[in-house]
Amino acid sequence: MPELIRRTFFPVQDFDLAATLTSGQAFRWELVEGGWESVIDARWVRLVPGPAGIAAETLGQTKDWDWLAHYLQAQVELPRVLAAFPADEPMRAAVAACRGLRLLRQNPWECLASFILSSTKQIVQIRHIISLLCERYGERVAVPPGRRPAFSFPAPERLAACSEDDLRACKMGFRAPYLRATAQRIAGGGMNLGSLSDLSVAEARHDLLQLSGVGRKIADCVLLFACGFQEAFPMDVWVIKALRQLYFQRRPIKARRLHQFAASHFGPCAGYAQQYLFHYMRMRKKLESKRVSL
DNA sequence: GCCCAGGTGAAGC
DNA sequence: GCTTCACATGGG
Repeated sequence: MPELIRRTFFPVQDFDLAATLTSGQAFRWELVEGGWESVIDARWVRLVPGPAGIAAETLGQTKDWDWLAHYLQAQVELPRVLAAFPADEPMRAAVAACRGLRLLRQNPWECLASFILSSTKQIVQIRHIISLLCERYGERVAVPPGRRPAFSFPAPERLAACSEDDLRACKMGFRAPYLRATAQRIAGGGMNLGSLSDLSVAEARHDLLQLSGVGRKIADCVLLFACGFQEAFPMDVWVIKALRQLYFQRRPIKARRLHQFAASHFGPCAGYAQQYLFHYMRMRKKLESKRVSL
């Protein structure tokens, strides 16, 4: 028997779904006929942006929508976040370019595994790898009639049971042993990802750094995108470029100094500021290449 | 062909 | 301590 479609509406202001879902924090959203579709935990979801908020659809028996409100962080008042940013010209420009960009609160395991697969990969490639991984090792989830099949993100236990070659077949290359080792550690109970948010940010980061394939940058992604630590500041090649160009007159600065600068300059919502800088730099690059080709 | 991509771990000074 | 390098794979 086909399951019923259930609908709700989130009356959120200042929420740019397209910017949020394509800004390199989540990798499984697809634009389908004007709506954004993905799988959150074991549920198929469709989100449609409108002038007054976000319309949402899912399938089956869901008693409430707390899980989706939590994922979207619908209660966050964006103006309060933006007001916490430093009042400098680079941040003003980034906010102007990315209005409505938000941070999600994702499942820690999916976030951790996804970012282990992200190193020296373009976002389009990360999406491809994760898509293969879910098709092959995720669980099938119910979708409305006529939709393409959808899959959950594979559990740590499932990936722990894969061989390195199984994982390499998903095009992840040298990242396969890292993902496998971390899946085995999590599946074996060696770390409880769900309780990281109960720790201090320093303790949680220390724990994440014990995992194979996880360094400072990927740890900070998990802290920010899945554990709710808004002071975490993932420093990748784009953000390093942004800080050098916008704050250090393009001079070469060591990573250590950039971390010190970020920690002291961007305030309690530093992670949010980081996401604005990241998305701003990528949008600028996209505009430039478009201009050149015209 | 060449350089680069939301880096990390290990080896070399 | 720090710097350098290998590591797969695909886009531009």
